[in-house]
Amino acid sequence: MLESLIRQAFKAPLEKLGIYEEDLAITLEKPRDRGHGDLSTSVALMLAKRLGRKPRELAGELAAGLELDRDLVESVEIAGPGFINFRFARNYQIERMLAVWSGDALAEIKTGGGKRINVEFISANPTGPLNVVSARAGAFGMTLCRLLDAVGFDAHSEYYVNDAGRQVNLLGASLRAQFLQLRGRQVSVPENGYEGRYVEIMAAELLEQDALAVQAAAKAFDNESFQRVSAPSGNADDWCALPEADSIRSFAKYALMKILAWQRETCKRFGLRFDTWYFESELHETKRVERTLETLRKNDAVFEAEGALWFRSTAYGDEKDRVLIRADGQATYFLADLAYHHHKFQRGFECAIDYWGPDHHGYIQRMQGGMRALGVPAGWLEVEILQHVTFLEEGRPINMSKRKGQFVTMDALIDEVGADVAKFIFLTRKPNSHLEFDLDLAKAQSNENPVYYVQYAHARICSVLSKAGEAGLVLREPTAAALQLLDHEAEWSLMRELIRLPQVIVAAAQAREPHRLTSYVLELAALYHQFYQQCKIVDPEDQRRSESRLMLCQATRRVVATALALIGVDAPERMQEKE
RNA sequence: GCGCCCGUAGCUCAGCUGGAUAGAGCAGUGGACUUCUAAUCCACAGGUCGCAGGUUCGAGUCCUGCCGGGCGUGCCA
Repeated sequence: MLESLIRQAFKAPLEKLGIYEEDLAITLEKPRDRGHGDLSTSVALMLAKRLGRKPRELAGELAAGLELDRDLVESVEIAGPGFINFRFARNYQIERMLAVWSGDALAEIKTGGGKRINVEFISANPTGPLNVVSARAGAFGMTLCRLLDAVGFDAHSEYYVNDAGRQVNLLGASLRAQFLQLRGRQVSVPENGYEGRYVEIMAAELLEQDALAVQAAAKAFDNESFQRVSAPSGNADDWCALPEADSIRSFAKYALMKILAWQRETCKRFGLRFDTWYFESELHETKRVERTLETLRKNDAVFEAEGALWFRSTAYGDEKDRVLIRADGQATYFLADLAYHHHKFQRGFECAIDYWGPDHHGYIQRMQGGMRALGVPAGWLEVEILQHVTFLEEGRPINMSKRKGQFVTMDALIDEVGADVAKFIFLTRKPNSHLEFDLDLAKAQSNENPVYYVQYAHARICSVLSKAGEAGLVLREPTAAALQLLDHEAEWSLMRELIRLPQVIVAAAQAREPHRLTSYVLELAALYHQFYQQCKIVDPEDQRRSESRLMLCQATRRVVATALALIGVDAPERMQEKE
């Protein structure tokens, strides 16, 4: 890379001044203002004080001592208080663009060495359909996985299913009550039970199903190898005849199966694919919970008090100690979560990234404390908090509560605005800031919708390319000789943006900020639209110029498509008719 | 009370890890289709980056303290 060449070039002049140090950071950045070149460094400013010299003077001396290939760097200038600005030679930019085109530039950034990284997201309780909050997590998690893969890691997407807790039982009891009501019995839904429409739907469905139908449903479900999930034998009326606890368990088992099937189907519709669905019940059955507890004990991180067993999380910066085993002998969710992440670590991941909802941020301290107590290196577990999404309809926020069944489901969101629009809008904001999602705006297929802006750029290119064919022009693979003919500012602005793709991917992956991709592709689309406006691409009168411009179009198309693929959004060849 | 997140144009938000004159979109005003898709483009207007200190050659960005908003703070899940 040119950056490292420039850094190396500083060695000679710095040594001459007797201030060369091995670990001296020579920061190079892309100036905001084009007038300041393509790369800029402030080393002179930083060193000036230490040396007691005037920054500009020092910058001049450093710049004079730089030996750089004119074919790569066109000019070196001193500017402002003492910046040294570099302007790339056109040949260098062309070379980079060809590398992007050929894929070499994307191969260069695969530096992860195939190390496995676990990315856990959504992990919603299996007690109802997925809601829109999960959609935001899905967009981030899946895109981060693709970004990590793009930089050479082996990302592993994972969904944790809390199937062992009290909530699933409560769901079973709620379903049972609804079913019995339909059978004309006077049974009330338990306190804090689930009352959403989806429970009614399940109950109504059970009314019609005999034992064979139940098994058939289970079989269909098992097709996709969820070995831990199966249907209870018999049908709903048989389950009602069982003692209450067993009866509830049967309904719960059935409900779990149904809901997971919905959740999985919804994820699929949203383009989410999970390598692993990890079931909490497995942790208990394989005694991992006990073993994790043993490790904590061995590491002297637990103590007994008030009849319960506690984790000494205050020793790890938490504000108070936390219960692991309640006085009634039950393990807390915290302990199960520790066991789960302990196992994640043991499974050999380089690091683990979790996306959590905003209501869990108070949980980070104790979780990371727990991991350290288990001997996991600090920083191994990274937690990204996704802030709330407020959905607006007719300018008013929609309130959401899962228990009452009043919430916008992820399916409804996909139905109304489409998966692509939803994903893109989620990824226009950074994860830890609140997001206001205007449903009417997203639905309106208008120019206010950023997704169409980008997709339109792609469709426009496709259209131009096909028009070129009709005009008798030939689409050729980009070559340096042809690209050298480009001389319009709009063409070079576009090219400069095109060659940024690899570094944007690297930065987005490293910072765990997938939203940088949407910013990038929006900017790229804007530059293409400007180029289109200012430059006549298909011009039979000037074939050579047309061919060069068509190469730029092809490269832009490829980069837009690559960026959209990372975001998980379709790159259409033509836009659908506007209504 | 304590902890976390947020506060940037009328509205919704970027701001590339501390750089030079703070940027988009929408809304507003005015322009550009006999032309490769006008779902586009151009121009104008819009700012005390919540407030006050501090660190630094340099702060929207880092630190401290206030103010305002959101969330959390269970032997709940």
